[in-house]
Amino acid sequence: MSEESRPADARAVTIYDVARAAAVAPSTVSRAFSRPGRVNAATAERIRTVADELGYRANPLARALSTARSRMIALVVSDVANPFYSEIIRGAQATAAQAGYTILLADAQESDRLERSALERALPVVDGVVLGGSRMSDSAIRMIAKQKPVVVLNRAVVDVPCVVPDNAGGTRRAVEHLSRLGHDSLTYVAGPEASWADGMRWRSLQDAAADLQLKVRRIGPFSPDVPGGVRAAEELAAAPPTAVSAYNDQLAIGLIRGLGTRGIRVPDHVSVIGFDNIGAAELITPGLTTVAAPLHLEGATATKHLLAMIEGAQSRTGSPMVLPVRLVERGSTAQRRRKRTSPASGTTSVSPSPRKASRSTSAGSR
Amino acid sequence: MSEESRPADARAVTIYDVARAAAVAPSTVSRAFSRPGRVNAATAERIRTVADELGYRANPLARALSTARSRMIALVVSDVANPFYSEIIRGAQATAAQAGYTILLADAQESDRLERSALERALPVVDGVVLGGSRMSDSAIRMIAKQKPVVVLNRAVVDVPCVVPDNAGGTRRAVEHLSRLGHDSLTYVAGPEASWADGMRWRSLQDAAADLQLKVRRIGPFSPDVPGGVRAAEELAAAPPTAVSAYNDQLAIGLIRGLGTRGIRVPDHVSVIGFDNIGAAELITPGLTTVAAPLHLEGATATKHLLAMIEGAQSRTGSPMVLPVRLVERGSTAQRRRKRTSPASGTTSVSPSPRKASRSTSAGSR
DNA sequence: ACCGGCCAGGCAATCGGTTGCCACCAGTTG
DNA sequence: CAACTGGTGGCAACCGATTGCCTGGCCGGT
Repeated sequence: MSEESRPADARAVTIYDVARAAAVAPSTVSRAFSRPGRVNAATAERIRTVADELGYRANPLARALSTARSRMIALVVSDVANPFYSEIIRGAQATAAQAGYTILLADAQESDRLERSALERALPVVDGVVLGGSRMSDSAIRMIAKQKPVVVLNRAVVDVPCVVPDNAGGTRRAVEHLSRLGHDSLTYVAGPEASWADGMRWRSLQDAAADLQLKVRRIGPFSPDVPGGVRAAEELAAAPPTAVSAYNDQLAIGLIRGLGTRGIRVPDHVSVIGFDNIGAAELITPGLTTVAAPLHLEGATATKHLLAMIEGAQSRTGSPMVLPVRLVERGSTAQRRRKRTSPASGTTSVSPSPRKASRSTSAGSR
Repeated sequence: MSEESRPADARAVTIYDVARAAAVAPSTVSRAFSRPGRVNAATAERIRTVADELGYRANPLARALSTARSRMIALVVSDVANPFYSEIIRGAQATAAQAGYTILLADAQESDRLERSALERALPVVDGVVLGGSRMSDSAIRMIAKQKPVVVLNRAVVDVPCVVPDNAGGTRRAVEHLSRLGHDSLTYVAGPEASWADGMRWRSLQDAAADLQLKVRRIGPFSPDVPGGVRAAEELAAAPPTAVSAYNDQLAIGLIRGLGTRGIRVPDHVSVIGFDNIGAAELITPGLTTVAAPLHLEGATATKHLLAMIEGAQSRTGSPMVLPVRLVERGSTAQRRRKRTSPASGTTSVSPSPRKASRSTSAGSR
């Protein structure tokens, strides 16, 4: 083929090439692009024309080196494949792209160690960091926040700007919904023990339940994924409650499936409510009633604030930014069946006793 | 607070700082890290100690500037939130991280224009590109492949290294499966017209069907997502086939839901088979029988080859690398119901179920 | 005719590493 | 004893863009 088709050696066009072609100094070329008005309009136009012909693109790395601004931000998530992050990533990405920033995605693969190493690799390159679902300690996060602007998602860290969904409001709405449906008790299926969101939701749930005079119980912790929900179902199967509120949607989905394989049907026997409203929530059968967190907005908001900080705004490190949530009612919650109060009724459907010692486990699982 | 807690001004430690502290030249510091053996072992050790104390981290941007290697690769996907990409991203990310590369994720947001602009932004910064599900033309892709190493995923582009799942084999396995279940005809629900994979799958399906003497029909194109499947269900509802093979899982899932709302049950009335095996395939009810593409492996393989190319390997631009697939049997396919062959009975047998299908569901849902 | 000011452009230092080349110092070798 | 060699380390020129500072020319004001 032709000479120029070699991918290997073709060095990129630089301002020096443009400068030579346009018979000006490199600095003038630079200014023609980054300092509108600083160079004569006619000259600037000529430079721009020449640059176009040569196919000049500024090298962001070189620029970053001298300006100490790479126009890249890191987005750290605990697991890229987790659908919970899908909309967050999308929101962040869209906001960043619009501002001319590029996102560097770091996947922690659910490991503290990997999270740190990914972050370490990314940190020197980026202008700031959005930490989604970090496993690191508060103090480690604060340490990083000293070096570069940081916004934390779904978690509150003192002295660091945070963006969180309205956990309390959402949980309350979930409890109210259940209460309206006639339930007078519910079980909270907890997520990871260390999770800030889990703590928030559990406390809010207790408060809301107290106000509405519901009895609450709590099982867990479980890993916040579908298998975790299946395990929760095992624990619950022995003495299923009439209503359960799960830490998040994946847990809820696993729960529904796990209960289903034991002959306990949702919502007929037990109402299940999730949190987050991930995409799969409306795909499963029954559709999952859940508290919809504004995931896209979370990603966008975190990014917007990060960019503002990068541009020099104060960190407004007061209290976390709380984003509104709403309840999405689908098929996994229903009016409480009064007849379930009569004990032996569900022999065929409810009683499929698993091989496991059911009673003792459920009581003493802590 | 204390002096050093200011995030704004603290400049990073450089080799010059280390050099001064260790009383050597900057070049020696550089070599101590990047040229093992080039400097005296004792000196190197001293430098490393000093560097540790000072908290020195090499600045990747500066390194990239002089070596023309950023150790970053771009991964372009048409939509980050599409679950199809989840495992691909994960695979790519894991492979890249292991090799010390960082992934720059570019989201095309399902737009040709955005894809190009994202790519343009990323291209000068990265050492290579993995193009997942690109919307760009073959020639545009080849153009990019001239500038930087490129690996294309899920699509074959002449003169560019590609990684694809075994579309032909997978489709054949799907048809065989359907045939074994007694189906003697099937409908292909097509994806995007421009899609290379769609063309492949449709052609392979025709071949396989011919070999096994099944009649085939094709409807579409549909957008390859859940709503697309719902629309396909509308088209199909009038005269539902006994078996359908969908372009991908999302289409299949939408189809199942769409048929369901019309009282047509899967797999009782029609068997549905998907392609890809995304996470949701086993979450829905019934579980989706599908051809499992090795998504994680695809991402990993593409990345591995890209890295090899970056390290200087030949592009092996012969024919695409084909990755093996397997059939995952779940609940959405079943033995064909003979009674559906009786002609006029259609009216009752197709539309029999009211919205709730208590009895029969439990029978078939296993 | 002189001066101050502004405009447009060039020079050169700088960002933080990398690397080709040279210098110096031992320790060998002829 | 001179020449050679291998091992270390320093010097300085890059990589590509940005930017502070300077200069030369032109303008208007006095």
